[in-house]
Amino acid sequence: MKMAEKETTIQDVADLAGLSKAAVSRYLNHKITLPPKTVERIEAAIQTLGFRRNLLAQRLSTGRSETIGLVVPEISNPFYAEMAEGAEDEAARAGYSLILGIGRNDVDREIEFLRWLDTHMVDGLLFASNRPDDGLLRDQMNRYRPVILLDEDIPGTAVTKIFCDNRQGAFEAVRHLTEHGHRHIAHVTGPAPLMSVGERLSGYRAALMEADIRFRDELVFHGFFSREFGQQAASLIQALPARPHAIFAASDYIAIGLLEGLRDAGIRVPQDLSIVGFDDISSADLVTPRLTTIRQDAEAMGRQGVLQLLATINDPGMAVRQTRIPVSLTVRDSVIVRA
Amino acid sequence: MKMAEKETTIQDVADLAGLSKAAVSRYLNHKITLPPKTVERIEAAIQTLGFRRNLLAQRLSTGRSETIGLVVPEISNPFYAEMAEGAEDEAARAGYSLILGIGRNDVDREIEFLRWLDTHMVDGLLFASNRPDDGLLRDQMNRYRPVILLDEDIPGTAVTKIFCDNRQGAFEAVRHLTEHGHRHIAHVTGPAPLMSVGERLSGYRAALMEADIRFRDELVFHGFFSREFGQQAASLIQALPARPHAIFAASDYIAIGLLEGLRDAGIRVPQDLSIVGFDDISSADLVTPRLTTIRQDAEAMGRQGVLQLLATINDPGMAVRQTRIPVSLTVRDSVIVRA
DNA sequence: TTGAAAGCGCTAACAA
DNA sequence: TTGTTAGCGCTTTCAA
Repeated sequence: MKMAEKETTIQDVADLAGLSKAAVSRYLNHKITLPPKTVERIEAAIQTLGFRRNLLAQRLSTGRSETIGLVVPEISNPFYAEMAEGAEDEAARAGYSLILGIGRNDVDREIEFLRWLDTHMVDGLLFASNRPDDGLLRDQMNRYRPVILLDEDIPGTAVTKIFCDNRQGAFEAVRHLTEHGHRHIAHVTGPAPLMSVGERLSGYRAALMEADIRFRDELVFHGFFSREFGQQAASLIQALPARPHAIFAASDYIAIGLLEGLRDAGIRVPQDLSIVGFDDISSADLVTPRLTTIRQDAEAMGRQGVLQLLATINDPGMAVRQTRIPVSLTVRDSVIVRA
Repeated sequence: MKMAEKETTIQDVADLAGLSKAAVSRYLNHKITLPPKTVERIEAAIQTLGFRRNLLAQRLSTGRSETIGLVVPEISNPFYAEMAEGAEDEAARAGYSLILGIGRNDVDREIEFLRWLDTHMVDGLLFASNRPDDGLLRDQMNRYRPVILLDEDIPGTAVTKIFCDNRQGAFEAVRHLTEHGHRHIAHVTGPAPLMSVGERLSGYRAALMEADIRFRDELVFHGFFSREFGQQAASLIQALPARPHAIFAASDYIAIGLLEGLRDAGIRVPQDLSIVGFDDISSADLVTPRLTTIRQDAEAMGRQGVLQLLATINDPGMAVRQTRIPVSLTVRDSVIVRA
């Protein structure tokens, strides 16, 4: 039992307006059209009392928190920050608030966020993870709803998913390279088990095939989606018997690391070697040379996620589906025509 | 009235354990030490029923949402993203959830977030704004509590505030420049009304004075904390009768814009002109040359904010205070000794 | 220590 | 259209 100084309640408003609290409640929820005079009386009462409805009570009564959760691995990664930006705006527009969960690549934490659903902390969850899953997260996730997966798949989960068009993006990236005369094209990418990695690899192969270039396994380097791995990969690239004409990096972080590693090795980009990245994070046009990359619309992903999540909340029977957010090539300075 | 399929309630647990729900509630809240046998019975009941307490009910009952709000102008700005990262972690540690509000430099939105407090959507608010205020936000803010101001002041508000040590940071930045032989030092900064701008200007002047350099008003350029303004400022700098030896930029965004503008004008950094920035955003060591800058610990600011906010929530009578987060110079490549 | 019961402030079924 | 009233699932007072 609470014991703070009494705040004004809907009952006070009702009393002052000479109505029942049910009437006031209905008015507040737009469930009724009242005669103008009554509306005035209610509004006046609300004004004079400075009334604001207690959400805690409303939520218990309706069984809805009108809150959704957004789970991301980290928020200091601009990709997820943009996603959050889109999600927050769309949620606010719908009168929902957004609670932020940062997974930090920790399964236990991620599972903890899933639990938000059964304490009614949230009505639904937008979930982005970029860790290869060993099945633990999958099993838990299948017990909760509604959950919408963003950006990266958790294989074996039966939920609505929103990804970018990885294959098409990779295809365009590599075609951009082949169109500029590059034929010896390496691919530096993330952990092999990730769906995005597989799809981008597939787009890479398709573009090679289109240009009649043989796919060579030894030109594909798997690691992490990080700057550090990009730097390491620069060494691996140099160790190759023949220096590639170009590199398709599966993330801008990798591309930026590559840029640094290659510079340290005295290899000039794009004069000696062209690079295309993936994501178009905000730093992509800050580095030298400015990075040509595949733009992912993370904000749109966040928005779409909220929209579809709200739809599922309002109609729990809704069928699960999969959406692809289109990507586009952003041409900057890291690719030139091969002499 | 809710009509979903009944979920298991604390009453079900109590029934199964052969106790009253009061006892179970007390046990759950660690308000009692029960005989081991009783504990076992309760735990067993919870297990078999898969019970999880309904937070909505708990919140109404206690009158607390156990949620805090974090309001930032934008989250895609890495500075605020880091702040959010620190805040989320510290909040989670205390069992609080964090709801995100993005102000987008819109007073109405910001005031809307303040209202979260009187609907009990949150128990307290962490507030970061970087807009010069005309008094509107100030007046509203003084009506709400608990609110903690982060990073930038809203003059005239009587709330707990956490800022970085702007003056000291600026002082160290400029001293770094004077120590490298630069004497003709421009200062490109944000809107004059902002506290941070005033404090950094004061640190700039102090460092000049220490080096026996006369302060000259025409070397100070006010604009926005943006890359665009940095680019414009590059032109203003060139239009100066004598090119300065160095520039102290009051934000990394400005510094990066400056870098671009100067490069376009054929002025080399640091050979022709040295630059020090402020903030140490993640892009600062991605640009060429890597930016020497004053590191602000946004994550610590977020953590401190949560800690002090929780303290205020738990003791509303607590006196308002002001904290400074220390800053430090991060030396990279944008400053060299003046020949 | 334990339980009965009264709220917390709303919403919504039902009746008028 | 409007009001009466019974919950929503907890916490906490109060009495046993």
